[in-house]
Amino acid sequence: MRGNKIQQTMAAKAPAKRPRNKTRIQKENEERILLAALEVFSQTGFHGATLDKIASAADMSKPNLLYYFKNKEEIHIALLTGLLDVWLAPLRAIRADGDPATEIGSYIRRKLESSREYPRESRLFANEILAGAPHIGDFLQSELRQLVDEKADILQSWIDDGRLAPCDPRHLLFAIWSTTQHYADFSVQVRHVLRLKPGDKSYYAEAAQMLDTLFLGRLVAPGTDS
Amino acid sequence: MRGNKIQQTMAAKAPAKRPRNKTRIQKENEERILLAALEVFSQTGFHGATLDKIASAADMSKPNLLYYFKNKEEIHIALLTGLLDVWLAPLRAIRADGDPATEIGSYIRRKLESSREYPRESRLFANEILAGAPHIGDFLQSELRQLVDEKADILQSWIDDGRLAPCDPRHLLFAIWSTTQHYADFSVQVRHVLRLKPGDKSYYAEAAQMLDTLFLGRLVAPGTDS
DNA sequence: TAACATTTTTACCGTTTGGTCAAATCTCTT
DNA sequence: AAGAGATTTGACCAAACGGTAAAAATGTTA
Repeated sequence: MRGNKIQQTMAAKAPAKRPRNKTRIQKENEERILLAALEVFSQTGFHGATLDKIASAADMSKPNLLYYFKNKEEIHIALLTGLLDVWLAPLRAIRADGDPATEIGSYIRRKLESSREYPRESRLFANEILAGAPHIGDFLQSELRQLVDEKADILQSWIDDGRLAPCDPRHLLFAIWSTTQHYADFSVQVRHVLRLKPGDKSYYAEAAQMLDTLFLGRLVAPGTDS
Repeated sequence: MRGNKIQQTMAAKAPAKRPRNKTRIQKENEERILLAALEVFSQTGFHGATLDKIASAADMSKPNLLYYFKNKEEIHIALLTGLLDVWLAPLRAIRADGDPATEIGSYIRRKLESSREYPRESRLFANEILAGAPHIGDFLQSELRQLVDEKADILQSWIDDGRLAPCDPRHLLFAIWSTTQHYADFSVQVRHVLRLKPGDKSYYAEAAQMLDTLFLGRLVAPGTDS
């Protein structure tokens, strides 16, 4: 059923939608809009964002904005889908033939770097998941799940070889995701607890050290348990 | 300047606002409203929630709802402030005279339990922080910060005694918060990756094990580094 | 530069939303 | 049972919001 009508129409009266190359202005403006939308969506979430806010952040009239994206949802989806590859990139880089400590350490560093450099993207993603992933549910159960399956196999092989403590590999990934993303998503809380001014990102160095100790070292001194 | 007019009025014509004991109906309805609001706010965030949705979830007309809370913001604040003690409770329970492994382990279990039993509250909190904590900024830099200071001192004393690896105690707390809350806040993602149906919370057992290994054991086998 | 396509603006529209008001109804006390 | 106070309702409103239509302005190209 899905899409039948459109296919019919396109088959019947050919030209319909020749996807024309993008104009210079078109490319520039779409970029401006997405940048503005990232700012607004990441600050207030999907429902808190208004077309007026996005338009004014893009220094553009609302109808002009809607000339490039047909509605608010489309902007949000365009942003998210553009984001997903960035989100997955650090995970993709994990190599089966590497040393577990090195690979995990690098992964953590990449994710932490991503939090520091792209906090708005991280918050956009967090907002979407918190809302129940209405726009990227498909991604979660296809691309993400498949990649996680793949990498979980690698982690499992390390466990089987005794190079990694027995644990559920997927939950290990959850732990890495949550700890690293926390610094972008909950930065307000982090800064308040650490008495830092807005914009101060100095805590990332300490965070990196903490996560190294946690994931690669040993936190609680041995021999203290009964 | 702030509040002068109100003070004047109250001083001049005494009675104004005698805070009367709450009626049975009043207590019941406020409870119903807060419960409904928790449901709605935690699903859609502050901006996504509408008074109509909350009212209908509370099985009540909108004007009637506004008879008990003067506006949407007040409901949100009431919910959040009611939440903060619950949020802090697990942290409060950390004892200086306990064993580090035991205390940290118990704290993790309490936080995880809290995630499982009160996911809506956790998401409400996460939404608020993500949005920049517009309503609980004060809490973060007073109550929370003070309690964290207190408990960080305990952790630091354990580090000084060599019972805990050298690390920033506050960042250790961040790691515990993020990993445990992740299971409530990002449950959609967790379920998709693990191929679980909505509502299936079976993963909490594995989560507990993972976090024990991570925080109390050692993840990467020793001797594998150069 | 004329013709055409693209881009931008102005004016507008229907709906949703947060919130008000006054009248009606209910509950409790005496 | 009556009166006072508490609660509930229906009717309503202004502002904000997502989005549209069509004309005006601008850019592109032959």
